Amino acid sequence: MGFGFDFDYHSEPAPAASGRIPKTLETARPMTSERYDPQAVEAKWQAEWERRGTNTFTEAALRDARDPYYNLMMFPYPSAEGLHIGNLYAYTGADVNGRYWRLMGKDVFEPIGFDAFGIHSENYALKAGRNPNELIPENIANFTRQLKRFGGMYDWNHTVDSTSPDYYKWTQWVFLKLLAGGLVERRLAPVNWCPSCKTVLANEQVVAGLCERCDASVEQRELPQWFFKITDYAARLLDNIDGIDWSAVTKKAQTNWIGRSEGAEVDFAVTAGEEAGVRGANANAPATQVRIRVFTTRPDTLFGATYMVLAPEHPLVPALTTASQRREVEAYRDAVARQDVVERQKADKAKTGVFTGSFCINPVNGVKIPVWLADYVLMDYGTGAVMAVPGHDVRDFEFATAFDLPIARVVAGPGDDAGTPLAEAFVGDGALVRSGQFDGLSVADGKRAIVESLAARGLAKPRVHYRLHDWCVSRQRYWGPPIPVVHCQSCGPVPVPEQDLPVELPYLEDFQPDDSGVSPLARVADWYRTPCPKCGAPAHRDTDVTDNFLCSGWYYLRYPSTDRDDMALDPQLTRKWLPVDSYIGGNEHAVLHLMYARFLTMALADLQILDFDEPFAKFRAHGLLIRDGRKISKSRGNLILPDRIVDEFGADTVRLYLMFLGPYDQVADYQEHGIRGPHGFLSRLWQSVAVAEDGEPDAGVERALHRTIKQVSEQVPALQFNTAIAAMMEYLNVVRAKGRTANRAELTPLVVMLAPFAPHIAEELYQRLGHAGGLFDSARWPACDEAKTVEASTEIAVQVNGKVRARVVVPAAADEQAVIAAAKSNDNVARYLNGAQVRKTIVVPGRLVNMVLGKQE
RNA sequence: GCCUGGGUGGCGAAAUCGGUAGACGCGCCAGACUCAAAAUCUGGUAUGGGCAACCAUGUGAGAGUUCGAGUCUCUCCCCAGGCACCA
Repeated sequence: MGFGFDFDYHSEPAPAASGRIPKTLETARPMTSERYDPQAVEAKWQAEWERRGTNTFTEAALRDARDPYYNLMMFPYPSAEGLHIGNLYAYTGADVNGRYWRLMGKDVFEPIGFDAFGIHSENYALKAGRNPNELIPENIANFTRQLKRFGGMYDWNHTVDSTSPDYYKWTQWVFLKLLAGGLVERRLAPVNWCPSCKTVLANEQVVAGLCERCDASVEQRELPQWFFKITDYAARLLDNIDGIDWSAVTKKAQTNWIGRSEGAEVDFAVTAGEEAGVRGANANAPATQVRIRVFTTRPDTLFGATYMVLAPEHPLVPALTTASQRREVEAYRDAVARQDVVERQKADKAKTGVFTGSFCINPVNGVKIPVWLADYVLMDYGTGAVMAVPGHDVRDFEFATAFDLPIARVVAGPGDDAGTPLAEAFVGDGALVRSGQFDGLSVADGKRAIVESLAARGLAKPRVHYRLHDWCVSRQRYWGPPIPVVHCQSCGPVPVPEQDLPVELPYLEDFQPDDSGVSPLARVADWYRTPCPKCGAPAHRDTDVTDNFLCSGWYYLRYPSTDRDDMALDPQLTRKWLPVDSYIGGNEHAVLHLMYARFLTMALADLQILDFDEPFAKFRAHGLLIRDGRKISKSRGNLILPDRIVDEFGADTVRLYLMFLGPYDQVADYQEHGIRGPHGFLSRLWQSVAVAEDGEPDAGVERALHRTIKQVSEQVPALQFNTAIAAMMEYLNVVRAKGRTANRAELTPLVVMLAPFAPHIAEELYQRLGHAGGLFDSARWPACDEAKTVEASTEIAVQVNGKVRARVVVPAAADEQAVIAAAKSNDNVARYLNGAQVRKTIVVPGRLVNMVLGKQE
């Protein structure tokens, strides 16, 4: 899947970097013999951290941690191009958070890994003419080098590679646990088939009828597939959202995706043997035992149901179709079946449909209504049948207009009555009309009353439906974990016993998918054929691999347990470290990855494997990084190569710059010339430290320091990095004001607060300021002394009639009268007050005085 | 169409509860240093007027509430992202 990933592969080689690269920056003419050399500082401290084990846990340390903080970021898809600047943006923010909590005294576990299976990798390998078995390890090596160079606080002792048998063994184990728990089923189902990728796609991977990978039109095919029954968890996935600390946007996206609709199912009895599509014929035909069940969110409009519509695939259609309508109905069903998903899902296309020849009885009023088919009714939602209320539903109105079906008003909006004509569907609130005993009720009351009355006759019941669909995990491809199931003629599908895991992915020279509908794995005879684990008879393996979202759906559970090769999840470590304290990633994964991860955690909790059911206590989405107002991508030629900018400026400057761009949770515009700001800041800080003296902090500087500590301490854990950095810059400006020489006590807290953003230079400066032991090993986040933030005097604005006319400085402790007196004594203010009467005076302490004058003519 | 965000100088952006709009940084202008340039340092920089003190205007548009609105209310426009025939 490729977390935080943004390349597209359908593009030409990267153009040469654009012309606006700043010339190599010389550092300041040294005021001391040594100037800031980022490359030397960074190499030194990366080696030092590794030597000391500063960022890594031993297994024992993981077990013994006193104050665990699990700081997670979405693991990357290791592309051949290397780390994307968007990855760095995401990871730096997450790393700043981790380093901050470490300085706050937490035991911070910050692992990283690689999400390297999947169609994405496979397609790239196919295009590049490489075998993923060789390509991926190269990519991972390159990513590892880049990530280390960027100075993230990663625990390289606890990393995962989803393509390693050590990992996917346990991915298969998760599959088997869910299978044993009854949460997986194999069924023949219409699936989205991408004719270009030659594979089945999950509903989520079909974007507006197109394959999300290659934009080909998706077709329908019937194949036996493995499904995870995520819909069983729809209600819980929805209800739990209230209790988790996630970005509001992400919660909303999940809520919409689950798509809860409250309504009722209502049964309509079919009338006996109609012949010929003469509408309204044989009005006295008796009801039969056959009933059509519909789902509606508007039972209040039942009296306005003037016809019924079934999905073309509805199983009752053959039985309902009368002889004279048969040809027309079959032609319509064929046409719909041939239609690709793009066509079918176009919301704005004209309504089509056909009459079955049958009628059914509206249970509220006994009126006989015709039964139609139309492709705007979907078989996989609700009951696949709807009662059509053209007066109060936009789609039904369109359909009724197109086919000249009756339209009735049963809700009167404000100013309407039962007779007000309908020029379009009225979907607003109002009072029920032409609804018999229910006339006059509001929409909400009408819903309740009508369902109750029908329920009493056994014809309706309240019901909730969800838009969420089951998760199809089968992929007819090569590059993924094989599904650990053996198919036996007599025993059927048999799970591979746990002790036989992993089912290794065989090395395939030619892994090109074909259009046989089965995976290339079927071509490996000695892998394909295997005895049935149950009866020993000759059998064969399932040739599909699992969806990459399964690999990424549980990796965060594995990190603490990577030292265990005998079990997926060490119970003690899992209890200690999970759920994740902080998860930071792109909101493009708001729906798929995060939903699947939540589902898997819930399922494993129900299977007694986990004792919590939400994996991420806190999730924050970072914004998208763009450049010059456009998305960064290879095809647009506005790629930023991390290696180049790190060579040029050093990791610290780039980190600081990325975090300074703008609010971390919003779209950020990368404009490379701006990098001079953070670079200059670090250089000036370096100089200040180089010449710093001992001594007591100046009172004014100390006040500025404590105000800065206060602000930065609030903003860093809130991920408000840009303003936190601005505050530190402002403080350094105070320290350096007018050629002033700083003293060490003024600089040490600044260096510590800067450390999460620019860890290497911070370590170096901390040492140069005379502190032993290493910043991240021994320093603590500075504490703010509120008393020291108080100013002796403040500048307040003086307004006359709400317009600022002067600014006056008053003692901070001045009372209202003193402030007003000071305000009035200002010459400019006096000009406005001259002769006029002050009608009202408003004093906002520490801010302003507003004097409102009497009316002037 | 619906749901989220967002719209503030030349640019990236700041602005607790409604209380000095534009912090911080880039860029630009001027000066210092330099033979010169780069780098660095100092000062200036919303727009219009004025030598200046100041004055007027100004947070997508329009109205409203208020002593006071970037912030609250209403109507509307635009941009980005997500969902989209879900009954």
